Amino acid sequence: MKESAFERIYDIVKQIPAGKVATYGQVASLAGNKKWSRVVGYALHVNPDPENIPCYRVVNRFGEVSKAFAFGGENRQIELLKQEGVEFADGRVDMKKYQWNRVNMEMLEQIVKSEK
DNA sequence: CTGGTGACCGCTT
DNA sequence: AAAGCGGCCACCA
Repeated sequence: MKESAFERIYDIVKQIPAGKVATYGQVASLAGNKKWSRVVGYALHVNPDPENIPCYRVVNRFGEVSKAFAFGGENRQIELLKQEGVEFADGRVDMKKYQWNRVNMEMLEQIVKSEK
């Protein structure tokens, strides 16, 4: 059972519900290591199943979509998210409201802090 | 075969 | 407090 890092990353991205967005670091952290943020980007770059892998729901920690994404236009991604009810402000998403598992992440952080 | 890079983030000094 | 650098995975030349 040696699932490649990509498999894990894809699994996480697939779990992102509609109307929510996740950050690369978040996905990486959930996948196993926070340093995989880069790997996440590459993983979505190959994006073998764009239909099952909503890469457009993944944004950087600034809440902005990557330029290189452009699988049909940067605005395309923004529009798709808008369709799901995600509010965009100056091309940025309100992470405080739309970041997936944002609260859970904070809780996890608290736990890690406590363990330390 | 080796080196470098990429849709990034976090840690260290 | 701010700035800089490293790091993991997979693919390309």
